[in-house]
Amino acid sequence: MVKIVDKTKSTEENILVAAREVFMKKGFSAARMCDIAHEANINPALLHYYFRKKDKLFDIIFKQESNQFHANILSILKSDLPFFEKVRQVIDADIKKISVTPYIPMFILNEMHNNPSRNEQYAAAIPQQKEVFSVFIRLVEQEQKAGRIRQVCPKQFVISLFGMIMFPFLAQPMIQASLEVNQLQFNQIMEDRIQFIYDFFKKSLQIA
Amino acid sequence: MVKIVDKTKSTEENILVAAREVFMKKGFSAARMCDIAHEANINPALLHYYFRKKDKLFDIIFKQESNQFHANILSILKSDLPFFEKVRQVIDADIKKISVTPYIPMFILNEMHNNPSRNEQYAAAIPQQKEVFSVFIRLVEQEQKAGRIRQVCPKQFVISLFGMIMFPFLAQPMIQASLEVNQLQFNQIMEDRIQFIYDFFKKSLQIA
DNA sequence: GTCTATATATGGATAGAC
DNA sequence: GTCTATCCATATATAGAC
Repeated sequence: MVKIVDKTKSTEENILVAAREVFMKKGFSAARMCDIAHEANINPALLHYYFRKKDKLFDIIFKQESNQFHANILSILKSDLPFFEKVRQVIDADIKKISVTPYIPMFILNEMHNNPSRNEQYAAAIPQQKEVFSVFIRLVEQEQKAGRIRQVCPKQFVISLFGMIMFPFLAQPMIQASLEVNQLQFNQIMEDRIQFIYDFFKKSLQIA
Repeated sequence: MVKIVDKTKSTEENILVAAREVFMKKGFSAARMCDIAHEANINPALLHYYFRKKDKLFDIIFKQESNQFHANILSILKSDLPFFEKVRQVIDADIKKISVTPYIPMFILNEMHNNPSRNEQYAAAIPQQKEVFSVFIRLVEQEQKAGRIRQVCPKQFVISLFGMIMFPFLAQPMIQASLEVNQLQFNQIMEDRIQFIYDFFKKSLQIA
């Protein structure tokens, strides 16, 4: 692991950066406080001085990540762009954003799976997700009423769009192994994928 | 957790069933040997009598699951059905299979992410995956040459198909929360989804 | 605020009786 | 093969000096 310590920043900030790194790569259970301390280049005891427990530190990271995960999606959806332009921008923004920190989708979904006991924290992440889904579904319904796109189940549409965007990142190790592509080639695939998804949806939704 | 002990079966078999359950729900690191013992309704020490270490037990489960994960996909792809009938059957078989044990996709992908150190085990799962991908890609190319489907990147096609199938299971907790649907309704969505995905691909791939 | 030393808790593994 | 008791390693957490 590459140390990403910034001497100009506070210890607290360095810890948070390191914790994000370690938690995202390993998940809560496999992440070690020592790893975080090492990554942040500080004494392990300091973790407890700044953040009382591992759980507390994790909660902060999880909340941060899940909160901003679809932050700008909503602003795109609520703009007054035409429907397919919104779709295009959502695809573009999401893929470009996740490409920078490809662990986020797996991190969030995995933790939601594995630890029902920490579900209160996850609850905080839900309202935004819920809004993204409902706004998107309403948009689809509008387009269908206006006769501009084919009649498909709006729920399936939204699930599919986010699936098309997020799945490759979730399955990245398997995809790289199966297609025998390195990191660079994978990045290229994801860049190409922006256009691919857009075309795919446009073609599939057009009126017969 | 519901105990799934079968008195007629051997202790060893009961352990394997319990281990599968626990590992799939929690992943390697969060899974506890005690949980497995409890689930199998046996003494924790017996786990070590039958399987020396946690790692060994995990490897067996992982291999089993990943091996049979796409077992029948290949037989469908290699049959002499028309292309879109193959696609339909793959979607149908995959979704029905995963619905029975919805944790498998997350289990496999998550472990491939989180533990590069256990990568030798994963290597065993790759050849089949690789074959599924390459066979599928070849099929797409054939169809394109024959002018029966639109020119799209075959790699993107295969990634998309498996993404459409698997993503909902990976994101199930988030989807259920966002759409406010219970387990039953989620199952219904997945059943409807078989037809949805088929239509979606057929529509999207047809020649303009 | 940061360190060393150490306590405490957890969970994986073993020894040995039955 | 199965149990009880226990060991040991690991990791989190705290106490207290500086």
